[in-house]
Amino acid sequence: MNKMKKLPDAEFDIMKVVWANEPPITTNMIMEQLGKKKKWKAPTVLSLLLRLVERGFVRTEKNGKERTYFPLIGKEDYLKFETGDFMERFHGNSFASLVAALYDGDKLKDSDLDQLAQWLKEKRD
Amino acid sequence: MNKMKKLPDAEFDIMKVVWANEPPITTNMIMEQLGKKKKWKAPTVLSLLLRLVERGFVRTEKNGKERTYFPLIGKEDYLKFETGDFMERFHGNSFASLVAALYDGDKLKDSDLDQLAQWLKEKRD
DNA sequence: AAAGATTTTCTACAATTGCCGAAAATTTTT
DNA sequence: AAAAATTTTCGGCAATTGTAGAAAATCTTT
Repeated sequence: MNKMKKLPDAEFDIMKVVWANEPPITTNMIMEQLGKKKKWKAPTVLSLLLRLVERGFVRTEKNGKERTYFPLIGKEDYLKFETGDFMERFHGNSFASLVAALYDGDKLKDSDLDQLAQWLKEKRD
Repeated sequence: MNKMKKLPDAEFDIMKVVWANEPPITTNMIMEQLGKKKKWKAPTVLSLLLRLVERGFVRTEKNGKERTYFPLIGKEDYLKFETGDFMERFHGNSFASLVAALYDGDKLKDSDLDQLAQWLKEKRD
């Protein structure tokens, strides 16, 4: 498993759609689910997909005039990677630091805290 | 409070040193603490600092041939921002998703759990 | 088979980022 | 005050990223 690299924002946005749908993924699906929100033109999406192919995140097949795509990297794996990177880079791998920042930013609801406490208690045995 | 933007990696590395020291920060401190590890030349560090000034992350003063810097944005504020952004972008603001990714990636050490329990207890008052 | 519609390819370009050489400014040493 | 050393300024360049126009390919409709 060679070193994974962080995706540029736009490419990650594409991957989110790729992951959210049952492959094969068509460009059209992506245009539907993203193009309108992002106001991307078709060649933009195609070009991003091409880059994702080069990066090894998806593979592609051509059927007729259309092209379809299949993810090669799983969402969980990528999230694990990004999350690890983030933890190291911004919180020096301290979970406490992360939680504090979330709490300060009101990103943690009380229900989250309760869940966390619960989860913690379970882990401790 | 106008919208904060994510810092490029190299600039964030500089900020970490800025935050880790008592201002005023000298270029030399940064060279000492980063330059050797990153193998950056002096003009590189200066150029990054300049960009941080333009971004409003630090201000600078000139004394003689030397230049000193003072942070304008606090580490906590920036971390809060980055963490919120991260949560939304990669975990759809789901704390459970975050914890799952961390746990999966073995990023949660026992010591983290201890600290976390401590933090949680303090929040209870 | 021509015309029309759709999708892809190719090419490109501006902005951003990482990085630094060479020259200038200023201080320190001789 | 020259020479040496240090630090900054200026300019710049290559790689990456965001984005698409124009042209080509291919499918669909008439």
